[in-house]
Amino acid sequence: MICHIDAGNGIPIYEQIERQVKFSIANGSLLVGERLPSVRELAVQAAVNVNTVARAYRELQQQGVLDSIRGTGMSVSAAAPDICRQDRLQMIRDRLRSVLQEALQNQISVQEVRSLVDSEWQSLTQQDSG
Amino acid sequence: MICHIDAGNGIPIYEQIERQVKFSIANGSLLVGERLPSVRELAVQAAVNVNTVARAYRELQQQGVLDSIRGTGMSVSAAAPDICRQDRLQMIRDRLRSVLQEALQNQISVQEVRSLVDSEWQSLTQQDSG
Amino acid sequence: MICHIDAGNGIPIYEQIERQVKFSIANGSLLVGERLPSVRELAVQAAVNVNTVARAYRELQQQGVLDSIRGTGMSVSAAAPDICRQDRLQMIRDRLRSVLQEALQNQISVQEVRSLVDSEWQSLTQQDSG
Amino acid sequence: MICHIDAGNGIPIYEQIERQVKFSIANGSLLVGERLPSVRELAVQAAVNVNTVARAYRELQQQGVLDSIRGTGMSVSAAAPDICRQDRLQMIRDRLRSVLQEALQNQISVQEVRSLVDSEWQSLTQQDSG
DNA sequence: GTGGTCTAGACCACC
DNA sequence: GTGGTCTAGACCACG
Repeated sequence: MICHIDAGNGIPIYEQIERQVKFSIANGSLLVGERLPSVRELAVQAAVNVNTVARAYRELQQQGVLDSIRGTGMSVSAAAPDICRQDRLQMIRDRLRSVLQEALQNQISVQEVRSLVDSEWQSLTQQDSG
Repeated sequence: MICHIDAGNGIPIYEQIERQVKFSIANGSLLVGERLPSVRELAVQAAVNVNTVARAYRELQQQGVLDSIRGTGMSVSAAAPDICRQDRLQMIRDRLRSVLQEALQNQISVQEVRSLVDSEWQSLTQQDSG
Repeated sequence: MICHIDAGNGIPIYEQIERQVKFSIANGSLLVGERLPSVRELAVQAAVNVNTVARAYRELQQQGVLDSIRGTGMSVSAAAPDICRQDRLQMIRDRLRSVLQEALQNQISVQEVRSLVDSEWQSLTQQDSG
Repeated sequence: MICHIDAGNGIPIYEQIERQVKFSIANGSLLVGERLPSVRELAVQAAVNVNTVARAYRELQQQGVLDSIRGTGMSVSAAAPDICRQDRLQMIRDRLRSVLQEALQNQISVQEVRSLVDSEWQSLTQQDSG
């Protein structure tokens, strides 16, 4: 579990951590039962505040993604892979819906949106960064 | 210029005002040179504080969308339509790009994205709501 | 006396009127004893508010540049030419001093200022506008 | 970063703060990445309201001079030195141009302007005050 | 602790 | 009447 944080991109750091944990679970980098780095470890590795990591872990636990092992740390729950896979689709669907809503309000046609999607997708896959 | 404010949707009030002004300019409801409601008027109409409206107007002025005529009020600048039309496209393009980036990270194919776009677009246009 | 007003350049309209009256007196377009247009006339001609012209006239009278003729209007005072000629120099001297002060604070050398003066002067005299 | 505010000199307080921050960046007193005093600190030090400092910081951020790091504070952006140095030159150039324009309108020769510059510069450097 | 938003109410210059 | 500035004090999200 390596975490890449970009402070100053508008997305709260605790949320960036949450996403990356979920992403790792969804794609199988983190397996059910596997232990996560301690809040202190991850805080040092990602150069963020301990409280921030703790908040991310806490919210993941509330969502049923992580189990807290008494006095030992957090581990990936049995339900996590399902949750995370559903989650990533839902998140994308929601954000997409909100963008489309705005496009609709601005009288942009579905054709224009489609071509925007294609052109942006190309520019993203060509540089292949992130 | 009627302004509908939804306090509590997370978007700052002054930004909601900015968007609605820009939107009205982009679609021709507000013409170049036309006067906007005074800060006091709009504050009453939208049930928000005068300073909040003033901030929205000030930022629009800084962006070159509004001219402030001393003692007279605010009016739509000559460059406003261009700025606003570019603005709305750019905003949508940026948000779309960010969604696509996330889709890419989650190994979702462009076909899946396309079908998501189409299905969400349909559901939005059918209910036709705001 | 034709007055050209540029609302929206930051300089108060009443002050623009004052300057143009003084300028006309200093260069002899307005002679001692000559009557000025009525506030209403000038307001119409310059497309500004009557109160604004009235304020300009009032301040010019307070400065001794204009005499108010009972119920008839304003006329150029005997002392006006002297006042206006001194005034224009003083005004320029003051503004120049303030610019130089800022240049000094920003550690700009007198040589740089001199070359700025020359280059700006050239660009102003070439187009010869204003 | 010590801020000296002169309330009542006509220049808005938030603008005085902006200028002093930019000035400090331009002359190297504030380095790229360096943290600025918190809005509350600076408000106390300069004896002004927190909101006033916040406005200055916000506008500097909008200009790309400051980065706002969530929950951490404001810091000097990478582009700041360039922006600030260009800024100070442009501001002086603009004001100088406006003075020269007025001089031109008043039929003052470039020689007179030059000698004014020199004499005023001398009087400013001799007293060497702020 | 940090900045960000909002309200309420005051005072100002300008038209 | 108009916008512009400032203060005071509250609440919020983030670290």
